[in-house]
Amino acid sequence: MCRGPGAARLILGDELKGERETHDNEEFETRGVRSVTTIKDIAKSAGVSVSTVSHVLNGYGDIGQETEKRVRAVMKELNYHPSALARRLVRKRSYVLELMLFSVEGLRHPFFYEVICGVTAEIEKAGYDLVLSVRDTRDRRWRECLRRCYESKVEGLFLMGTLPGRAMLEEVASSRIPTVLIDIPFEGSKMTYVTSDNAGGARAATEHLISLGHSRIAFIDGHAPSAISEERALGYRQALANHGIPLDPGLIASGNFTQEGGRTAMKRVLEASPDVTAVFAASDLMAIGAMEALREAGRKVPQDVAVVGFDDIEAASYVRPALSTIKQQGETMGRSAAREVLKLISNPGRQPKKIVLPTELVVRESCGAWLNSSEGGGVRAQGLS
Amino acid sequence: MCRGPGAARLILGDELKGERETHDNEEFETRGVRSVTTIKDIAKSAGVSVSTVSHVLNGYGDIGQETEKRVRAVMKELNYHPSALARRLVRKRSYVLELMLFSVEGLRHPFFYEVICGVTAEIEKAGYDLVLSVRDTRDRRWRECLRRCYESKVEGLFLMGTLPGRAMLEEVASSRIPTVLIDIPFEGSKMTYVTSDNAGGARAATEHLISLGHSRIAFIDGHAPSAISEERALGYRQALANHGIPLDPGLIASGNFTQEGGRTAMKRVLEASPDVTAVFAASDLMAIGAMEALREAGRKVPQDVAVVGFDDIEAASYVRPALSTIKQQGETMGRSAAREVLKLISNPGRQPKKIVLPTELVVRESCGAWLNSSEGGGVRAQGLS
DNA sequence: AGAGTTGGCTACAACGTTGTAGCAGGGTTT
DNA sequence: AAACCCTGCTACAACGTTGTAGCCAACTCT
Repeated sequence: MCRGPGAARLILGDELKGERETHDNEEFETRGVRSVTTIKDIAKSAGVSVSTVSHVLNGYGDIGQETEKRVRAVMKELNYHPSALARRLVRKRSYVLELMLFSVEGLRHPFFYEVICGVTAEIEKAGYDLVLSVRDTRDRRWRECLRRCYESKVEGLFLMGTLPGRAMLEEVASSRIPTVLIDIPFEGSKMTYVTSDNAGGARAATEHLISLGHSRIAFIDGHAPSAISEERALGYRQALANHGIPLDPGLIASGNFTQEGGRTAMKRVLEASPDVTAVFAASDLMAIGAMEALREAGRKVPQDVAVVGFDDIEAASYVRPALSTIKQQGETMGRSAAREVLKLISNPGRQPKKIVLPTELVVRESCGAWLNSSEGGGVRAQGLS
Repeated sequence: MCRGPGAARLILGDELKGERETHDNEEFETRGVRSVTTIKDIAKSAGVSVSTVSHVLNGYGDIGQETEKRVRAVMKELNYHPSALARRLVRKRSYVLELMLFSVEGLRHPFFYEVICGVTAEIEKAGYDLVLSVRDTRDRRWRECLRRCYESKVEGLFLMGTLPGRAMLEEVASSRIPTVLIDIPFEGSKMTYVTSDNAGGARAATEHLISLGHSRIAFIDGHAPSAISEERALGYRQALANHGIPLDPGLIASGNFTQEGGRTAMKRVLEASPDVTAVFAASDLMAIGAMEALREAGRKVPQDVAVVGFDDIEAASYVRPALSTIKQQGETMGRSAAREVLKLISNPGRQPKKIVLPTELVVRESCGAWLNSSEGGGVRAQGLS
């Protein structure tokens, strides 16, 4: 019996009670969207053709001064705004980019926020809209998201967070939508990624400790299979090697990227190597845990043991002593990612280019740099990568 | 000489070098957007009319089984995805909501992130897209943003952060776009707001301290002209009044919502009222500052002085002792805001309803609740409001 | 057998733009 | 005076859908 969705349409009671402010109700309203002035209304009202209005709108420069002035006046008077929808349809471009953020519970890292700011800043200049989609990593329905991208003819994609799996990455790659992954190493024919120089950052952190006179430097690792973990470990080893300091397995422990893990890792290191004078942790959370363990063990930070973390989470600056750390340039990453996507869009032949950005060493209190120098915490130095 | 923008179109060199993966290149590409299969292709390929395909797509239920199967097969085979753009144009609905976030440098509060998660979760269910726009509060070009909203025929709006000014609020109100402000008290004919029960939260915090036996409870205020500040102060006074505890101006100081401000405010209170045994700060940042001041003054938290904050910033759980605080239910706020906007859209006659959500008391270590009970930090109790 | 009903399909006019092609008419060149 | 070129405008066919109206055949009633 159902002859189309029209049959199911609800007639909604229009109870217009409570009009505290009597607005001029010249606008006719349909469900949801106001019936709005179109280019035709302008044309009729100005006594010209639709084409003429369009040409004024798009600056063809072939309309007489008088006419243009009249058309513009009418547009203003009728409060006309050209429909992006119609324009996009006829131009066969959606002017929409999508950012999909896959997060796991508890991961509310300001880094994401910074990346988003960078992305929006850059693409707005180019006239694109950013649609945002946030999903839980464990949510199985990521295909649903992609379907929406296809239907919206999304022109470019940003993927960020902890993706639901490799299958998704491959599906996106085969979709041929220009894509830039944020801090997820994967490449395809229209797909590349931006990342921080993790090894370089770790090297800078370790070398900073070395430059402060330390040689018994512990390393608190993340967890083995993670690429990020490995790169940061590599940087640590490189720094030691560069300065002829032997690698001591008794100074290395895994903290599994958690605060509690950092604490127990530090305890193990203290037991195995009581002569430790500095710690580089592969994440701030672990560094904070390590500081707790040090305090419990009666070691003063930074006087007895210097600590440097990685990430620059919000807490790093509130913890006492404030944590020196390696900061990823979130906004810059967002901007770079956006620029790369825009290039990929405007130049379909382009070979996607992977981008590695330098990190920044943020010197606060926990590394004890201020014990030697005259100034307090908060000084920033560009990490050499 | 310029006969339209077509004349200015660039011919981009299509250097297709470096095809590491030889994809099947059956798709013809134009600038930016791939030429994609349309409903016509499906119709032709399946030997039916465009209408038939459309009817299959929209489940009119008036298409024969055999035909439907064939059409669906062709759709799958040609990897067809109906154009949302065209659909939206003909349906006169954009299915787009916009969230504008105005932030000032440094305000990277996880609260925003939670709200966004709530909003996206709720509107995706309803088939809407969320376009996100982040701007600096000091950026004068907010009219530009609104123009984009008009052109995109945005159906609903969320405003969050520190708005550039009242003028904007009024402009949005007169635009008649259904709007929900996040934690910004302002109402209009199609506009309302969601907020937390600041007074109730402050009351819960203060009463929690009272229930732990305190009566010399300091209050560290934000800054006077702020509505949030006032509400939280009100809650503090209510709690005291409810329990017959006299209000002592010597226990109140303003911390200007900063960490440093919290520290100096605490110092002033310690001087004026050395017998203070508990502190409620109107923000976590100030609470953290207050804890520093207490430590410097040789007072132990929570043994000598109990501390409760407000906001539940990320740092609250990393600081030691971990900070007990009042948490705004960001995700719930986002969800509520979204639901209200959706209602406003589907029922144009609706009177916008302001929403006040209860806050949550998060008991950690700084208030000393665990000194009395058997369990440690991290317990959550629903704030009574 | 004629009238009515139903199932399964299609034609067509929107929706609000854009951009190309073209057309007057006035001017300037040969 | 014929040939051209500008300037200022308009007609029209797209763009990819939707939803209504309607059509034809095949049934089911009387």
